Amino acid sequence: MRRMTARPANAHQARLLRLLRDGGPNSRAQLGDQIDLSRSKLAVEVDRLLETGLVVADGLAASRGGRRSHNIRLAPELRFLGVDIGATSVDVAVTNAELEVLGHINQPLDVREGPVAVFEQVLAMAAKLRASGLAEGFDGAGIGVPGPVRFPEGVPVAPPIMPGWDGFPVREALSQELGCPVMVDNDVNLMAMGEQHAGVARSARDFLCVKIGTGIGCGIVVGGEVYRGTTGSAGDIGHIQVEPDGRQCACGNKGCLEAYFSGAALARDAEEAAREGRSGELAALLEAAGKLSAADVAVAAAAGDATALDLIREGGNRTGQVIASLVSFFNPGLVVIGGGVTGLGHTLLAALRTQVYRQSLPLATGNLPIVLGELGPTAGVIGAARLISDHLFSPA
Amino acid sequence: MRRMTARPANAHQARLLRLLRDGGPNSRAQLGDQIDLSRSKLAVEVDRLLETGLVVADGLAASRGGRRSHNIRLAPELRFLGVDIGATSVDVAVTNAELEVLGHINQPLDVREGPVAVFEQVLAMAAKLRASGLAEGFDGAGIGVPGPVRFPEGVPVAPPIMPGWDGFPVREALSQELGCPVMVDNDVNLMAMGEQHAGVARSARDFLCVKIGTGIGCGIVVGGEVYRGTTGSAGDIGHIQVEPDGRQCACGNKGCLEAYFSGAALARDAEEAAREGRSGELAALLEAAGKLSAADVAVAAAAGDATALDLIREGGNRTGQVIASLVSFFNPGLVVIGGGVTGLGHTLLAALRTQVYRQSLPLATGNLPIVLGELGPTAGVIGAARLISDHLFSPA
DNA sequence: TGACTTTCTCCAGTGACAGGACAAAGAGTC
DNA sequence: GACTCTTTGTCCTGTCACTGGAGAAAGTCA
Repeated sequence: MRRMTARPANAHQARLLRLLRDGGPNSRAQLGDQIDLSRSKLAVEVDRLLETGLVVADGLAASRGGRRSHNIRLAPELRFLGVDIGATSVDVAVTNAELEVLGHINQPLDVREGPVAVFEQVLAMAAKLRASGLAEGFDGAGIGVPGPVRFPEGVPVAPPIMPGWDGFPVREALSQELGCPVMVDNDVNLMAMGEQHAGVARSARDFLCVKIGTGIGCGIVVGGEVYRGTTGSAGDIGHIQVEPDGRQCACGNKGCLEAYFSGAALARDAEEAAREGRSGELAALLEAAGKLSAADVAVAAAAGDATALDLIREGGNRTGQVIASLVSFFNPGLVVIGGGVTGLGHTLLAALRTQVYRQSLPLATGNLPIVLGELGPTAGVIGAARLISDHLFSPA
Repeated sequence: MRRMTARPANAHQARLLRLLRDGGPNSRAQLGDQIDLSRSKLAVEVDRLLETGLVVADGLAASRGGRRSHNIRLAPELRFLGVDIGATSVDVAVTNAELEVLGHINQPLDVREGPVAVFEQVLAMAAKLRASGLAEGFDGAGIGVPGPVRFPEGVPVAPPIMPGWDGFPVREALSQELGCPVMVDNDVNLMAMGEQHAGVARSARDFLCVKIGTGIGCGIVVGGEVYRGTTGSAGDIGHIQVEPDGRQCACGNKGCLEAYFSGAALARDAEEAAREGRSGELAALLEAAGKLSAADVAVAAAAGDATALDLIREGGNRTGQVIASLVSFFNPGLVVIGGGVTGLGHTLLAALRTQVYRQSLPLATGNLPIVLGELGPTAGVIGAARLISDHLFSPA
């Protein structure tokens, strides 16, 4: 099957492609309402896009009281691959050009095994999706990795939890393997893009997206665009110090937020509580599985276990304190909470809100929603697909 | 005298005006090298600007081996007024269109007297500058106020240290009084713009500008543009909590950074140390003046007073802790320290650097300069002039 | 059936712009 | 001083992007 070869020839065409991606099929007239172009010029550009095969005209829409319009839509055979590599699992999904998820696989994985082993697994998952008939090939792929990325080159730099990846040319390597354009970004940034595209942050221009998984990170969106910082490490809030001379953190410093709260820290604290006999629920779960995870704490909390609730509340308070600082500094219009730990739900959210609303200035918090992400594990893969589509739907 | 009436008619003209503002007089050929336009089109736009009077051609430049070029420059009679209202003093300056300071006055002032009294004083200072022959009138004015501003309207909102200003239509009122366009912004943002235009941040795209004066604030520059946040309170780091259940702050909360370090806090702590007999230097200064200021602490520290040095170091550590968090979060390319307290110089800077370099991730601090601003009190007024010139040098 | 609406296409006119030819004005060279 | 070369600025023409209007196509509604 022929893959997407053409790229938009100018800014108008790029704009049209994005309108069709975000708004679905549209008539020429409807497109004309959303773009600052005369109908004649618009018709010319649409025709050119039709020639390239990037968009197709399929059928007539119902009349709205006059001549029926032609439906213009992005080529239905276009396929993007979205990959979200976490510390302990990986999500791979196929989307169409409108970024609708057509198929989604999740598998456990240890990112510390290094890029070669991980990509072998990712490629096998992609092949599986292809074999299931969802795609005959990919027109582009977005990859999220759990660490800082030198964005233009698509190369991880000094990632604390995946040391073997430092400097590995992810973009180049995967582009070669997949035979299509690839873009690489931090997983947290992709989650932010996902929630912005199809989740709770749809109308937000300036917002923060706090992802609490194995570690803690924060996606920063300024004026609708992800902000990555000077060296690509913006949003790395897991190693902000919350306790001078506090607990030892894996990064080498002491008192980092992640040493107190994160999926890993919560599991560790829960196991300790279970072993010390402070929680029957947790002890039973530990007995059954041999180890505990953040999800187990959520189960115990849902069953009303006081120790589990305390652990969540305490972690939420610590994290809320940091978020309160960031809210004062950044004055966002929205804070989204996501990641694996969102299973902890409203106990966590309540603790976060209490801290933020109490500590930040009223002007910054007065109209500030703090909400859970609504896409769950698909946020990352949708964000990944959006990343590559933003790239492909730009003037060549 | 006729004031600037024309505005650039299109983006090209705006671009040219900014090139002339930032790069000084230039020939058509030199302008052509900096702008993506053909010589013919460029000549047309320059001619139109000459017609409006916004730029003038005065004399021929020396030959560089061929035909001598005409010097094109911004109209030399253009004048901007830059006003930087602080908590305890105000700076007023006149600049030309290239934002060179032609005259600068500083006077003590109590911002709590309210907008009417303050503007009476500011207008008198502006009149004084005009009377001295530096300007016959103003083509625009930029105003900085020590609190959050709803930027598009130019109205302070809920400013903690200047309660009487809440909702006062600063932009409209001053525009009427001065008879020229006015833009209003937070004083910290103006300092950042000043240092970016003519100071240490000239080549920086993403940087932070921490101003430690009566309070503490932080200017945020993203991609060369000041980021103001959703409600205009971005950068308000003075009320980040650094000590749970700590010292009472004027804002009502406890443990805010400003309760531990700022011009006001430092003066208070110094007086306490003097009264308790912990410092001979400070006691002598208190005896002489009846009260102490941050400048007195700087004097004592310069004389080697251990208590003064301790106060500075302790405050620097607290502030450095907060800056370290912001560096992790924002990953800036540069941190500028400014404001009245910069008189404390390298003792302060050393404490800040220690905290930041110790607490933030190497990737974020590896190549991060932390430096004092180089414009001192003129940063604010230059930033103010730049604010209004950015506005006026935009397509109408 | 006629009036009206909506959508799409076609065409001519306008204006922005590039690029080349050319003029002006200097420096350097023999 | 004549000549060449360089730099700067001006003029002109052709091309292309774009707008706006006329009109055709295809529908609804009374």
